[in-house]
Amino acid sequence: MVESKASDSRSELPLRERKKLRTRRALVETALELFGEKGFGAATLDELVEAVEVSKRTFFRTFASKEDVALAPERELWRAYVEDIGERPFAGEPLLAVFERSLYVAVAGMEGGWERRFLASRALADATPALNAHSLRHCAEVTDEVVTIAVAGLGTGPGADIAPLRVRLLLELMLSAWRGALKEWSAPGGEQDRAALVARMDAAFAVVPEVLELAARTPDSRTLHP
Amino acid sequence: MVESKASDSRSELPLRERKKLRTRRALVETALELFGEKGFGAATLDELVEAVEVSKRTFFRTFASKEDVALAPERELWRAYVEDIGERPFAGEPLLAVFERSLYVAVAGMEGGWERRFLASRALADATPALNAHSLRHCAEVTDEVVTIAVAGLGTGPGADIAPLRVRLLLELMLSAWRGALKEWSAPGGEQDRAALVARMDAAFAVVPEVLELAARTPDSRTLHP
DNA sequence: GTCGATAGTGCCACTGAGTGGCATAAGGCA
DNA sequence: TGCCTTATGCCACTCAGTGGCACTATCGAC
Repeated sequence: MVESKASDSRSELPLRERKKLRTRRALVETALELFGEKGFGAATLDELVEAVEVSKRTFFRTFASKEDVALAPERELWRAYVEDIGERPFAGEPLLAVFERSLYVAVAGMEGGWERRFLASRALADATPALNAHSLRHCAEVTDEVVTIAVAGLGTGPGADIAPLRVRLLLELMLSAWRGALKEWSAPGGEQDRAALVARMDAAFAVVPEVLELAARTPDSRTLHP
Repeated sequence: MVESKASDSRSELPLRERKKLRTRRALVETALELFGEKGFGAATLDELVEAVEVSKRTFFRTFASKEDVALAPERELWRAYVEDIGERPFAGEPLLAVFERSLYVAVAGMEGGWERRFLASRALADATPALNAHSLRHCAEVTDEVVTIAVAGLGTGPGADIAPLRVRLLLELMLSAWRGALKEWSAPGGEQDRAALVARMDAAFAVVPEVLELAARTPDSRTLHP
């Protein structure tokens, strides 16, 4: 439906679509600002729609919930991630590398200024349980999608015998590392541009193989429970 | 405040506390039934409190939200999990084994009939995005807690050099496996008693060390991004 | 047992998120 | 220009969640 290849968002679209997009962006921008000032819970949607000069009804036609608008930058990223995963062949490359690379690609493909909005969004999510919950849920949905794609993609090549659970564990391990990277990136006190985020990803992903070795040396757990 | 060692819940407590506990249980039981019949979204709190014959105000003094009552069995489990982790020494045993064992202990320690409620709760969470979100958030909070405890516990023994990120990744890896086990256990078509759950856990945890093989051949990811 | 102190509970009014319906305005297209 | 489609605005409504206050039941002391 909406064909966005990461940079045509502002170019030749029908006027209607451009208007919708402009409203959408204004809502995100204003929401992040407003929520950042007053707190997610304290700020009301009425204030937001008043500031952007749209009706509440229009807001809910653009976003599914109050949480949704605050997490828009994150959804953007995962949308690009899934898109890239779908285009990438799985054969001949270790699965973990594929998962990681698509995330680098997605981050690199975000339009200018994205990191500023994303940072604001992350700060809100860290401070607001309800936002954190929505963020985790969305990530879990993306995980399901990616696992499906990966299993299908592996089906045609070598290593097709890999159980879905293993694929899932590997992906979720990478996502844990990603969240760790995010946590450090969004914490105050360091650089918070996109290059710094990539550097944090490098560091976090480097830990993953070490963890796997740690896990592999563990004796079979089946002998452990009472 | 509420000291529950997994079986003294119904014994010698002041009358006031017992009454509160009775109301609490009635709310959970009725809620799971009601939500199961009508769906979480369609059922209203007014119906619930009417059925249990308490005021809505009292409901919110017992549970923080509508989601909370539906996920009560899960919270119970994680409460026991954290408790057990806190009492267990970390030295001399692989970290992954500690994490896994405490989960076995927690599951084994749940009172009779817990698995039935838990199953109902899981079914609801699978069918209801809002519940899934709350479930994931709670699990994430528990994760933070456990990482803190583990890092502190490791501080006094050998292996104190394990970075918090590694501890977190290992724990989340196990939790991924746990969720995989849950998914299969709660899916219709198999046994759904507690022994079957433990068996699913055995199988899922056994996969964890194997995941290493999938990633072992991975070249260092730092060389991969553009 | 009675009597204050101290809870927990019920009731009521209120805010704010989210939805459905319908009239209206604004693109798109001949 | 005029018609058709689609987004928007407005209104009324449901329901989750909160604050305040009166009420009642428990607990401890006498």
